[in-house]
Amino acid sequence: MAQSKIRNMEEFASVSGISRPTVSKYFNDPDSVRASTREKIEAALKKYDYHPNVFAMNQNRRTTKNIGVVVPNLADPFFSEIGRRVELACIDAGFSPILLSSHGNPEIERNNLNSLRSLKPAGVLLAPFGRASDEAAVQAFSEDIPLVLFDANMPDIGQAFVGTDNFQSVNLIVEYLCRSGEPPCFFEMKNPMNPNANKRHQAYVESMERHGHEPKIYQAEGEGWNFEEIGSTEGGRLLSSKAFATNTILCSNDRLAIGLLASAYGLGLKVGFSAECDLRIAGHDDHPFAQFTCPPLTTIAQNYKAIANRAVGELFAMLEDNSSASERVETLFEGRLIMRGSA
Amino acid sequence: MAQSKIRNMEEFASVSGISRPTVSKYFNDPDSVRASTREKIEAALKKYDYHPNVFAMNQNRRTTKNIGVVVPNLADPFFSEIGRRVELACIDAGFSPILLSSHGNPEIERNNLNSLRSLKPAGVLLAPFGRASDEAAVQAFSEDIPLVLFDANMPDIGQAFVGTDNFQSVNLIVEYLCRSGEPPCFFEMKNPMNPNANKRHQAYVESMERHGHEPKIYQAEGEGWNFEEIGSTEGGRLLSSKAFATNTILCSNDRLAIGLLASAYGLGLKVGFSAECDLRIAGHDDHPFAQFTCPPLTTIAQNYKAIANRAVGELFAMLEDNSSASERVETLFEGRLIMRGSA
DNA sequence: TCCGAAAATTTACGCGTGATAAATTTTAAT
DNA sequence: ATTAAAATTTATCACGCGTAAATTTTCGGA
Repeated sequence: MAQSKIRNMEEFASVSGISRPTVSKYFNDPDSVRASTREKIEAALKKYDYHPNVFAMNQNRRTTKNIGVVVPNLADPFFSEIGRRVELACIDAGFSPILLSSHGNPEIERNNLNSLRSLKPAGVLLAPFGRASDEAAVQAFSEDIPLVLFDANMPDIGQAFVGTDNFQSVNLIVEYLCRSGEPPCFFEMKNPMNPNANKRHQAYVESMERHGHEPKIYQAEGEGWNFEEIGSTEGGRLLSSKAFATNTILCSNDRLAIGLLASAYGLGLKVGFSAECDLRIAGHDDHPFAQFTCPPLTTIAQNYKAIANRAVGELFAMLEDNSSASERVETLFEGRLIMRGSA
Repeated sequence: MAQSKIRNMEEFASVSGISRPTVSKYFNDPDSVRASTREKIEAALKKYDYHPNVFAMNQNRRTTKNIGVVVPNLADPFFSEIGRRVELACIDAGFSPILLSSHGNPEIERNNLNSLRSLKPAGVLLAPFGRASDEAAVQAFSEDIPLVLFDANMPDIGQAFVGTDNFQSVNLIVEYLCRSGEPPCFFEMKNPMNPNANKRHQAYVESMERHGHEPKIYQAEGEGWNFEEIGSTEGGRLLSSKAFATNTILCSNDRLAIGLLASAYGLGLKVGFSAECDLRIAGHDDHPFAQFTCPPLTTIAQNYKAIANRAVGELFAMLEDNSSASERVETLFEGRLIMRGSA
């Protein structure tokens, strides 16, 4: 171990017997220096623990290895899961991801983008609120920094979008529910923040009509992100007043379904697909805990891994091409039907 | 809106009619300049959207406004919840929190600390793995940067620790379970990463003996962070072989309990505290979803808010004193008994 | 009107690195 | 051994801001 601490690259260069610019080159790309030089530097690195000053590095760099990742709410396991996958994909590619949560607040989303701006990220992956997002701010941001949207789309904003094909996925589960029992009614938030909710609503209506059934929609009042709470309270009210027209309820997302399951349990209603059950409940997303509900939740699995990898892939492709002329690409992955006990 | 973009503080100072050093002062503390000057600057801020370059700012600053927050695994709602609270507490105090997840990997924890080092954070809040953490690395880090541990303690490391008093909390729920039915057996991971698990084990044994009952422990094999999965698989095995000696099972944490609830449901066992039920199941932590399980989970609520606020408070107190002579403080908050349907 | 303190400005320098051009050395191929 | 190519060194500027010291302006009160 070294006695005296290394203060800067100059000092480190001298103790390793190499000139500073060469050391600088090494840190930008270890393969850009001769093997013998690399060995000398790495030997010195072991002896003295020197780390280049990130601030000074990024000050002059044209492009950094930072990747910003912004999700609307990390407290939602859906976003923490997909955020995690995106982070890991970035690390694998040799970049430094910085994951920021907007805490359910569009204003914080704008602040997050501003914070990221000064980190000079090579690019940013954003799961926006959608309508609630500050469109002008996001648009302005994407003009300065490569931006890929995922999960929720914003028309014409960003250089790419990656998400799930809600029309395919909702149609899939509607068809399954119709074939296996009563056609489902639809339970959703009245004022959803997320644009996927609107697509799913529309997809449900279209799918029901295509199958020759009348769509029936039930909307939960309530603001914010406590979906389980809202699903439980509002769903419980509908259940106890026997307002649902059918015994099969398709929820706009798994968190609502989890709340609804809880209230059904509280009311003594038996949920499941077998004959003696009172109710079938299905969700959408394959929330990390959906398989541990009672009964386990029948749902649509979003392809987390594919979405995360493709989003990162689109961003990196853009960084390499840097042909700003390339067209905006929208990629939609299909959802998979996960048949469990609840429907 | 401005035509020409402002490139740096120099340009912004000239368009706002103020000298650069004064503008610099303003950004460090808006109240440190004359009101008329402040108004001029803020008027210019609205017209041109200028943000000081964070890297250049932090390069020369003695102390930044950055606070690093590191949790072992953001995919665990417990940590995402407490991480969220810590972030908000930092924001309220006018600091910029940066939340990093170690993704269940002690090596990533070490990398996270190294990354933070170069961000020159004013301080760092760390929820370590505990034994699995790289003790030497954490110790070395805390010698350079003010460090407060929370959730999991590491003896003599960091300038403070804030967490829950597992002995109080476990004793509380053991006593409740004993008074309201059969004394509980204890279900835990065989090789837990988290030191709290060991404390809870010990606390359970002591509490049972104090109440004159024989402690009975059941351990689940399995590695990693899929606690629900492990609780479901291993717990299901024990349930179906009728291995549990009592009808009351206290789980080391809520995630195990959620898994166990799922497997009990699958086996057709009725969980709850009423006479006709087969099983009582209780957890620990008041996991965000514990109130939506079926039946809702009886558990111990950790005081998330108090822990987060105190941890942040300890750090800030340290930053202001900077009397390095101050003693290491350990703060333990009491857990509250949350009686729900499961036990 | 003048005075003095507070606030603002000017001047000057430093932080630790990236980037580049020109000069020099080393390497690898002939 | 010769030579061209590659790598390294040397030297210098740039980045955007913090900070300190010296100087000037502002403003309220006597």
